[in-house]
Amino acid sequence: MKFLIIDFETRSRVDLKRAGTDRYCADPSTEILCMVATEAGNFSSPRTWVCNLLKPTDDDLDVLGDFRDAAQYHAIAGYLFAAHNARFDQQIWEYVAVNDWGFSEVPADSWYCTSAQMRVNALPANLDDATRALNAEHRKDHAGQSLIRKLSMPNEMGQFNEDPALLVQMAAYCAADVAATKDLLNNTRLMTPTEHADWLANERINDRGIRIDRSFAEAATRQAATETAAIGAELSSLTGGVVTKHTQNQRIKKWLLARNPPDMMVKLMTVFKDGQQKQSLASDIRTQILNRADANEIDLAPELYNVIAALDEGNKSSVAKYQRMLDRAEVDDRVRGSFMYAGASTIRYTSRGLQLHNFKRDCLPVAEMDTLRPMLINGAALSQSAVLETLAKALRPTLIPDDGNVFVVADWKSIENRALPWLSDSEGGEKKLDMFREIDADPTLHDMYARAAKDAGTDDRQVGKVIELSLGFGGANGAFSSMAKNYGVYLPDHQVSRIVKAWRLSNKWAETFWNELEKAAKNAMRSPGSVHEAGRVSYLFNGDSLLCELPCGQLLTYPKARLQQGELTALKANWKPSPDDDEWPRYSLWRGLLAENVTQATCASLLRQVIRQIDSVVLHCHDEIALEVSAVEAEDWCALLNKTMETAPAWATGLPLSAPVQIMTRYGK
DNA sequence: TGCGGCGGCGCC
DNA sequence: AAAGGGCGCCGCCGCA
Repeated sequence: MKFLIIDFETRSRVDLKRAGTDRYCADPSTEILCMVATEAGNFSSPRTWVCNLLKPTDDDLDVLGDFRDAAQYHAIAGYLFAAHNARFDQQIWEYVAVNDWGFSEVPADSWYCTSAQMRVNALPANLDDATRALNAEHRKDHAGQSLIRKLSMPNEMGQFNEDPALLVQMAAYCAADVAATKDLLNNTRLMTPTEHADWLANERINDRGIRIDRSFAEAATRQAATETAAIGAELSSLTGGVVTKHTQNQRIKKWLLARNPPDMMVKLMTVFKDGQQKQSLASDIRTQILNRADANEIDLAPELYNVIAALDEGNKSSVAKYQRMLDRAEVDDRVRGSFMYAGASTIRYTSRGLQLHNFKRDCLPVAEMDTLRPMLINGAALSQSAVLETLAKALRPTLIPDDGNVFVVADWKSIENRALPWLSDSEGGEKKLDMFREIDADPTLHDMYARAAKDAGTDDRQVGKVIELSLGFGGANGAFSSMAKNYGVYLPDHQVSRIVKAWRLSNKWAETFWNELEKAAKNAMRSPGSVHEAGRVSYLFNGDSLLCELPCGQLLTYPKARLQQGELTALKANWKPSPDDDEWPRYSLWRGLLAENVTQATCASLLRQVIRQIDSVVLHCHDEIALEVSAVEAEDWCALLNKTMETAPAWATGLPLSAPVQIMTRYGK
């Protein structure tokens, strides 16, 4: 393999963090300060180029000319262009380097991201953290941050600092980054061709972006500001000016607790975190307090009640997302670059910037949006009491297709509840799958949650849902109760115990599989280099990392794995070390976690498989895929999406899949 | 002034 | 022995 590693340092009038990579790179004010490139991989005598492009000397221009020729050769030869967060450098190349500096075009498929390489290795995504976690020879230079603050953004007067000495330092910093990137590229597993294809497919989704209803988002932002100010004013008057915003959590708790609240309320507020007793006013706690006060079970002074109610109203929103949309939307109203391939160590996608993976699910139907929209845009005062909640419910429908297009949306039904028994490759698991086969064949039958509820001796489908969502991965009473509160289910302890016992008894295959996974993983640690199977997955310890191979061939990595006193641990990429830690944080790989990891990872593989095949995806969320297609072709796309999602790939034969499709004119649930 | 911790929110 | 875990963003608050 041959790589050309590239790193640009740039400056711009656009705020990178606020506007995101795509808007930043496309902006005409964005310029290159310097560039460093180096050859890596199979070169007999690798070359390195360093040039300052803000005020280039003749030497800089010579280096630049030489680099352009080399880059053109690399592109034609089909070598890979690698960068850490390649989306950034790729776009600087396309938007700035090609136009300003005469660089040749590089085919999109030739780009390769070393940050994505870190992530498929379950290592920290960012350069600094990755080099620290690996104890790499070259570390990211911390002076860089201060240089960026000085050189890359204008001061309050709108002027850029062009101090030649600082620019020289910047080029050195850039070269250090490239050296660090090279270490990472060389010392961890490269992306496989499939992983690289998955990364490329993800970048195509990022290029497509998703359109927002800009006028609505603007109006919603204004209305939310008015409403939050009103709640703040109310809190201020209730608390005599101590609390001025609903977000001032500490002040609110302190104020409430200083006013002799009823014991019952304090008891409800008490939570344990990391072995410490604390008070919380999280939403489920507020709901319980307010409900009991309504039912006269707690004698709550009116001003306390009103403070909690105001807090509840204010917190019911994620309306900051409207501003986020506006910050990141480009001139065509599309937000780009929101998805990250393998953002999670299970090779699941994550979403960032405009976080599309946590839009409130409970949302307004299109008809209500059509009523609300003109009112909001015309500035009419909304008469409804829960304005912020209404705005939060309008978040999903603010994502819209282009004129003449529709969304075609499908989601896999109970995909994790199917993948787990399938992976166990067991008789009991097969029986569980038979239940899904029956349900898929005859939709008039009860769904699985209703069945699980019935098995637990109740008619409450919500209880069934909590059972199936909480108990599959080794969780017991705590897991059940924690999930239960998300669904408004509150059961006494003895009932929870009974439900957990009953579920484990009638799903013995599950506990057997958890134990098999743990045994296989630990045995793999005890005999490096040998493969140990559990159900349809297998583990191997390569002396550094514990690897898990999924049925599709995808590897999961548990870096720096250790087995000490019977406890299996590994490096945890997305935990940050404390300043006094001399080692990267680690976590324990218990049986439930191993089961969850292989299940989520297998489901993520199914998702990627579909995404590789269909090139009109604009949104996805673990078990859900949305295409944006021409309205006149919608039915054809529905059929295609349904067929693609319900056809198990060759490696997943025997896994029953069901994925109903719908057409949407705004995004919904 | 910037940064990180923390509590909180939302989803699968 | 028991253990929800997987994410990212917002805003406050205290510290340097």
